[in-house]
Amino acid sequence: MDQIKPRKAFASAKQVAELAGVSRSAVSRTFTPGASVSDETRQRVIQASEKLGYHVNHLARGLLRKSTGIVCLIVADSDTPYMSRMVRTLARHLQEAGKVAMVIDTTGPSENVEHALRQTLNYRADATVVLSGTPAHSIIRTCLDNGQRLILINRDDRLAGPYNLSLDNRLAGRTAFEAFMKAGCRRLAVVTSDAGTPSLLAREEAYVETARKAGMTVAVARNGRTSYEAGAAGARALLAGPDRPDAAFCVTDLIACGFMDAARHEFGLSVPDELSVIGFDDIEQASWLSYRLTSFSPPVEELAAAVVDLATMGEAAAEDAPSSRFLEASLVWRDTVRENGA
Amino acid sequence: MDQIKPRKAFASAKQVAELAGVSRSAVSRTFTPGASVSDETRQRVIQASEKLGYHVNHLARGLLRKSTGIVCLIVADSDTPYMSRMVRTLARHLQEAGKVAMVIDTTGPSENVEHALRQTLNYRADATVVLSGTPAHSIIRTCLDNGQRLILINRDDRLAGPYNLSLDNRLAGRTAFEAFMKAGCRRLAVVTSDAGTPSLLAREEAYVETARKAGMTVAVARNGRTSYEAGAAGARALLAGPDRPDAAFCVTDLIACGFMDAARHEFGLSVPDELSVIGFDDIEQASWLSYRLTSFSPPVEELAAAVVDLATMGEAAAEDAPSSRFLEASLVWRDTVRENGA
DNA sequence: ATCAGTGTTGCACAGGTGTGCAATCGCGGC
DNA sequence: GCCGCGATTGCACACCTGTGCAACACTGAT
Repeated sequence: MDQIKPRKAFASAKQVAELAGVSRSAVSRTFTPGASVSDETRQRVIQASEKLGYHVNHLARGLLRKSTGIVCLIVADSDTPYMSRMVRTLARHLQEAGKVAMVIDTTGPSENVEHALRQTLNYRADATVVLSGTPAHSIIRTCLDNGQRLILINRDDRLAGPYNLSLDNRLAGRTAFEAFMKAGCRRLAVVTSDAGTPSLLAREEAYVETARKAGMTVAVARNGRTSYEAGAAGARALLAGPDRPDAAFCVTDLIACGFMDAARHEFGLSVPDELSVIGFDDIEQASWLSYRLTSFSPPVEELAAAVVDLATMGEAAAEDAPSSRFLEASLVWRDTVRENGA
Repeated sequence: MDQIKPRKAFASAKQVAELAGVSRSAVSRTFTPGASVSDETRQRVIQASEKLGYHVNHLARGLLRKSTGIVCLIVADSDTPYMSRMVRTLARHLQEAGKVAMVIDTTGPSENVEHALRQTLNYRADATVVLSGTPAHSIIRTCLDNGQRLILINRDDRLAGPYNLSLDNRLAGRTAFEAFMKAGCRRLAVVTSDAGTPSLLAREEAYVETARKAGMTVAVARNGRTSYEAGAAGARALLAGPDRPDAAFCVTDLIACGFMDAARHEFGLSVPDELSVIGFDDIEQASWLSYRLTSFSPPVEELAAAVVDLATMGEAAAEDAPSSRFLEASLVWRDTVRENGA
């Protein structure tokens, strides 16, 4: 039961070399693709390293090479289905490309964030991906000053150094407006949070501006952090009054779920007959039978692929890469916008 | 616009030492708590390193020390709200303890898993946390053979080497049965997946066995992988027949959501009046207005704290630590079990 | 037999850090 | 003035790997 655990230390290339009766260089070359080793020594090295359980030490390798294979993911609002899908998808794509993801959660006191960010620098990550909507600019400066390759996702602040990968949030705002128009809705609302995330603001503003140009006004509900509760609170604010809206653009699916639930269970409204709803993110819950939410679906796979491209790019190619790129979120039609009942 | 990016390389301790006019050792000692440095040199070192943007290279440090500060998280079913909460909570706790989380997603072809696991070894992680329910035993063997400290979460295979942290799944199964009994339900069912995860099996078996001892039979629905769809499929299998159950224990909240949605929207049943439901995991959706699901809530924070303890423990303490520990999931009462209508 | 050419191999250095050991410095006590 | 003592500092080694360079072996052609 209490068997002896020798806590076998990791084997080094030197030990493998001795067991195989070759030089340490031969071991190194065996595990370096394209290096010059004879078949015979390669076999002996492989045999020896399996016997000893040898695994190349990436820490030491990272010292020599310019690349450590580590990519850092800085994430906030990680309690969101959208964010966890992003993290998961990125991690998978990265490891398929031979990299490995190090995740740093910045949800919480910002003192920790500062500390956590030093980790990025400490481990000499090949690149840092910022998924967080609103980390302090100082963080980004620090990374940039240290020559870190930085990839910003869905942030609308345009800086010179980093690469920016964004969704076309303004297009989504306009499209949502047009969809409601076609459905014959006339009393518009938008439900959002007071987080002030640039991408959420862009969706909201484009929607409101387009409506204003068409001579319409939009009721705005802005409550708490970006969450299910924000949507429920928005419903309570918007639906209690006399002339309640008949269409609501929720800047996030999570908000949309909270909004719909409160509308149905607390106000007894029927979606989409009395109230049309459009969300954004196309989270898994959007397709659940209770919601069947019409929503904008961000091209997560494409996004992840683009990140991997940027993260694995050589120094030379990095110079030429465009520093900012927009991807389009397509509207997925389900059952929360009423049929053309003009 | 196209400003020059010098791609400033990282500063080394040597450069800091030169700028500060001290030896490299002094720099090293400045960043090593408890080392002997005079206040004056410490100040000069700190000033110089801020000027150069110096950050200790943890890769090099990891070569010398026994600890690299990296903890590896091996996760499957990461598209589950429960799993992403686990990962997020663990990452946060770890970084509060000065560690950093490296996540490896094993959802996908197992060839990748093997490759990804080598990463764990390659980076000399201080510990590896296995959150995945069903990875091959070979993986665990490999880790163990290389002296990796292994922490298994909610796996019911008891091995000698690793530490096991489990929920009391059998207790939950029994408790669910008793709750249904008290509510006056008599036609029991259990809804699960065919994933064969040990922890899910334990919940199911304890529930079924307890019922059998009480002289009752249980209808079982077992469909697909552990997901929302599994629950919906379970509902279609169980509720179409003549004497449908009036109580269903869903081994996962996700399954419960799918089950409830199909029951309501496809069979027009009312929960909890005609059908009582209990889930497990207490995911965020369980508290949404559309579900208000009675569910077992695992002590996620406590679990994470225990993991951090095990991961940061010194070599000596590790010898004495108990190799296996059970935590209890408490039942959170909401609105999916009918009131005592005996 | 000589030579050019090709494929392998080993040496030695570099990369950035922590730390034991010895040396140095300053200071108080005799 | 000398000695003991504690605090500080620098040297040099260790950790583990990748790779340029030179040496070597071997083949085939002249």
